[in-house]
Amino acid sequence: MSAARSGVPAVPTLREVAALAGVSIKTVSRVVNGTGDVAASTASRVEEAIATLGYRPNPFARSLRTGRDDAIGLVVESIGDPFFAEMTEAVAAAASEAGLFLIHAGAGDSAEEELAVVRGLLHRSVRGLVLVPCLLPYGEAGLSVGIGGVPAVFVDRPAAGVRADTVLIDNVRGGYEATAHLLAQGHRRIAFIGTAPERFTLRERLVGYRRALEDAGVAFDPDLVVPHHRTNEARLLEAVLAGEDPATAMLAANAVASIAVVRALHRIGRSEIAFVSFDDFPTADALTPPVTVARQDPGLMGRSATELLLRRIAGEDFPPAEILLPVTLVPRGSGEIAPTRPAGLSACVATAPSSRRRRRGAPPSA
Amino acid sequence: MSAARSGVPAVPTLREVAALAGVSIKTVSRVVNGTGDVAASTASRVEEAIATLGYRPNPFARSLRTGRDDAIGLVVESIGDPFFAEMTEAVAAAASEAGLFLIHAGAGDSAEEELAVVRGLLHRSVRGLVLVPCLLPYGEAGLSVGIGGVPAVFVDRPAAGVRADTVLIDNVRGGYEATAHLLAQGHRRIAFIGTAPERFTLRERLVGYRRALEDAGVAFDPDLVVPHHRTNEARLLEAVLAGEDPATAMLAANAVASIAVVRALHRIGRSEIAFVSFDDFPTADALTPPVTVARQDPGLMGRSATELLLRRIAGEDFPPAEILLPVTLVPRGSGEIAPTRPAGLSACVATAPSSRRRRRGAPPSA
DNA sequence: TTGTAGGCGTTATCAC
DNA sequence: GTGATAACGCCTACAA
Repeated sequence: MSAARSGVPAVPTLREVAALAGVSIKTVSRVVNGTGDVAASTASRVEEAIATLGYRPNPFARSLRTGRDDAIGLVVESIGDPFFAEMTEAVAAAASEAGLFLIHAGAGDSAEEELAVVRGLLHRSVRGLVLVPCLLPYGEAGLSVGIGGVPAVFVDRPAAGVRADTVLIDNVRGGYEATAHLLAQGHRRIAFIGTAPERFTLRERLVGYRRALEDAGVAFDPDLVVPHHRTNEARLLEAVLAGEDPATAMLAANAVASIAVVRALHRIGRSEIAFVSFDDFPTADALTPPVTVARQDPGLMGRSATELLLRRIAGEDFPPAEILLPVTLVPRGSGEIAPTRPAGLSACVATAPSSRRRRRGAPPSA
Repeated sequence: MSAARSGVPAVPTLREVAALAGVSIKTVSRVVNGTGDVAASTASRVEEAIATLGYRPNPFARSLRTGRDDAIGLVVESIGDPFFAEMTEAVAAAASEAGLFLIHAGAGDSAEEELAVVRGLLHRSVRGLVLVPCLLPYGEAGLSVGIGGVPAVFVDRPAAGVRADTVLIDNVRGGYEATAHLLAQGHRRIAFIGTAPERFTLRERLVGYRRALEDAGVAFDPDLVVPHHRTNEARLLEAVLAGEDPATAMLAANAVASIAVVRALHRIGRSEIAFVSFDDFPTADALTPPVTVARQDPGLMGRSATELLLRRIAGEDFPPAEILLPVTLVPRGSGEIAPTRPAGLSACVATAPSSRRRRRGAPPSA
């Protein structure tokens, strides 16, 4: 380790460039930053010196002086998740195109960790942040991000109490349409399979699900809402498929849950159960039957977020944007299976006191 | 934008801490860095001042002085690829645990871009690099990474001409075992479906495939090796399934190719074709039939690489490590399908002059 | 159009 | 054990 990098020529500084070009440090600085007026002849001489020496400005000296870093920060819950991976790729591409480094961090396992991570990024004077709020209540963290602070865009989930740009997908509408699609096939007993119910996206999708049921005059049955964790995978669907009024269709609230449902259905050999997945996944169209999905576009999400962020960084001023990305229903087969038994009893026991019983068709605005 | 961050208290500096504690800045520096001897009483007074002021060292000033950054760089081909996403997550976790930021960059679309990215990272004085070499011939880039330069670990593919730690998976053995597995079911016509053949991992897997064939006395038929690109997906398997001696089994050389094969087989309804996938993917066990895979562990790869890197960063000196991670064959059904027709003619036309015709069983050491 | 002086917040060198 | 003081490389005044 000791003599490492001994033969490597030391990186040149402004001073050396200036000496070689026969000008002052400041002139070189002007040329490098394109600021102020420099005579064309001087400039070209400086350019030449820069080229021969291979000069590159020292980022730390610059950051120390200017108080900012040519980087943006990205905080994501879990980058291993294919959804966030694709989003991250889009952010990385946009950042690199803008000449900014991307400093990337996981949100950790607690609000404290998440706060520490964001603080760390801010302390490094990143130009902006792309944040997927996870455990941290940003509104109460006193972080000075967003409008009036360090540019920040919240992605996938909103951050209550913070004025900042937000990029979400239309979870309510997606949940509504997926459910309406199954209702249209004649299903009345539709199970909602999801992971942790405390998560924003899931709650919203559940809202859409309930609205669709209500609009169709189908009673909401809490027994049909099944959380999914690693621990209950083995008998995930047991409850909803048992009893005298079993589910005839499934709506899985995200890719992880979908894959669990696919596995479960496959294991028990119930390919006649209708199924819609919220979120597409690689082999969805190669399964038997191919899986109908409500598709979001994580890449678009990342691009939209970074675009907003770059505009903020450039100094543009506009009211907090709230971009709502569409969810597209892609029928592939599994969602177009009709119920095996006639609609059943439950359709008659409609939701009790509800005057607004519009027909499905015009989904509510989320 | 103008009055942004006006109400925010300025970040405290060493000087202010020193003033509050009634000591010199150097003493505070000593306490912060745990360097040199400081009297316990002074130290505690300084600690207190640090706490009340919420002091944190300015990373740029520090980096300017020390010439290094508390960060590692990660260059990956495509972070959207689930394989690299999982790897990245492991690297990110390890980095964060070590108190290092992770600066993340895509390799871009050309050797020049890749070089620029790595240079950029080096210029930022990262402590180390995790690199998935892509288009850049590192050996000829004159980069001073690895032993004797900036600590670097190459992952997934080796970098010719560079002395550095490397973490690979045993592609040859994996290809061998996957092929041998199909041979053991009686298959003699096994197609090898892969993406770009210029890629290291693919070449190696192909080597394993050929060795397995050779050891089984089965002639290698170049017509059974099919590249896969986006453009030929529609009729990916046409050629190998046509003719009078069609393939009865498939080996897909990576997850992307596997998914294409799954789709293709599904589309043409040939579920009786045996199939092994190099690389696992989320729904592999939920397909019909469930897909037998040769599984690698991207998380382990990331962890191993970062562990090596951190040891280098800590100053440990040891000869370049070459870690070869295992590939595990996971039989699930698709790979255990026997050929529908008897082994066929081709088995007789064995590889011409090959004295070493060992039986399959003991795979070659990669 | 160009140059000089000073300081950004740290760490390193030396005295005390 | 502790403290002045000089860098690190750059940018922002201001002066010429």
